[in-house]
Amino acid sequence: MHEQSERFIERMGLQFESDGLPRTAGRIMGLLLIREDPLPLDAISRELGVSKGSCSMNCRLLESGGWAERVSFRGDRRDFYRVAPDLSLRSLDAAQGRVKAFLGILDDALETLPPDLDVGRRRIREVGDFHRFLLGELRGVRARWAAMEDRVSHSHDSLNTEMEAQ
Amino acid sequence: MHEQSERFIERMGLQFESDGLPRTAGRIMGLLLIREDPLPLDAISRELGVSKGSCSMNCRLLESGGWAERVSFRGDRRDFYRVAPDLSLRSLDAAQGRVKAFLGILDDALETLPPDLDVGRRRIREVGDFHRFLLGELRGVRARWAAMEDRVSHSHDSLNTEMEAQ
DNA sequence: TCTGGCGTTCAATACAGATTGAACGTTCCG
DNA sequence: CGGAACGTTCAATCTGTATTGAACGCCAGA
Repeated sequence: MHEQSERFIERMGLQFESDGLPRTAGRIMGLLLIREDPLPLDAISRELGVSKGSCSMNCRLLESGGWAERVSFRGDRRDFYRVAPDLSLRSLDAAQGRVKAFLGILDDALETLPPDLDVGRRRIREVGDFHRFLLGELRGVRARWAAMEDRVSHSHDSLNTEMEAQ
Repeated sequence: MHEQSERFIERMGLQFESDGLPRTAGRIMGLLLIREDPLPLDAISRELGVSKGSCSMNCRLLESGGWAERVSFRGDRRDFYRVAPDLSLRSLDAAQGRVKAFLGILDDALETLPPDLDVGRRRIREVGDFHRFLLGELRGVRARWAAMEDRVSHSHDSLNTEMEAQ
């Protein structure tokens, strides 16, 4: 493997780690981004020098988080993984989910915290106002990106949709 | 301390942890949000049952990350901490910073990766396009929130600006 | 019904990161 | 000059989490 590829893969690992995700998951994403075809589990394991078990765990994590997709090819019993085709929209959805979760904490606090903590409650309400604003903005961002992607995919077809995976 | 307060503080800790930050830092943020006045380090340590050293570390982390502010009062040698007054804008700036960092990785990869990885390079370019779009959107979000905050702070003064901290 | 290849699971292990508690430097006051 | 009250630092320790490697179940084909 090229030194440049390893560098990119390693940086993806660190990027994921700084977001609180396993470094190996980030490395796998880096590998999947670079490689042209979907990769089977054992190839990922071999190329990254990571045990099969860890690859299995991290690939399933990537799949459940919407980062990667599991695909199969007829005549081959193995599981292949590739980058999720709608990765960008997925990450926007995930961001919305995180904001919603935080809003849940704040709203619950406003309901349950005693009234004598009036300053604290007002502060929490302000933080909530911002995150409600943020949630609306995220919806707008999502819609705009979806519209742009739509327009582009009419002129030249997207990368993943032309692959024959079953 | 009320059970409801502890619940909120603990949830803030978990929220921070899911973002890859120390749980104690989140707990401190929860405490600072609830309490009316800025808190000295030893009060934080006592109320959270966390050692002074850990509080010192985490408070400085919060300060350097723009979450909290260190303030002092004349006649008192202690350091006090409170929630940063421009917390929302700060978090938007931090988000922009993270996107920029990731864009740096992607652009570097495009420069250094060999040309024969054309599919991978194209995929990386697509991810980069999305994040450049995201960066522009974030600027818009920031501007709109700043405008809203401005309009509001004209009618009734903000919380922190009326405190006499030196 | 076997055999081999595949993904998953799980207990043991390794490791990174947070916490502790004591030691230290500083500053302020008696 | 002490001495007390701070915040900081740092090595030792603890703890949660990721990784490993072997065992397992499953399925397809011989």
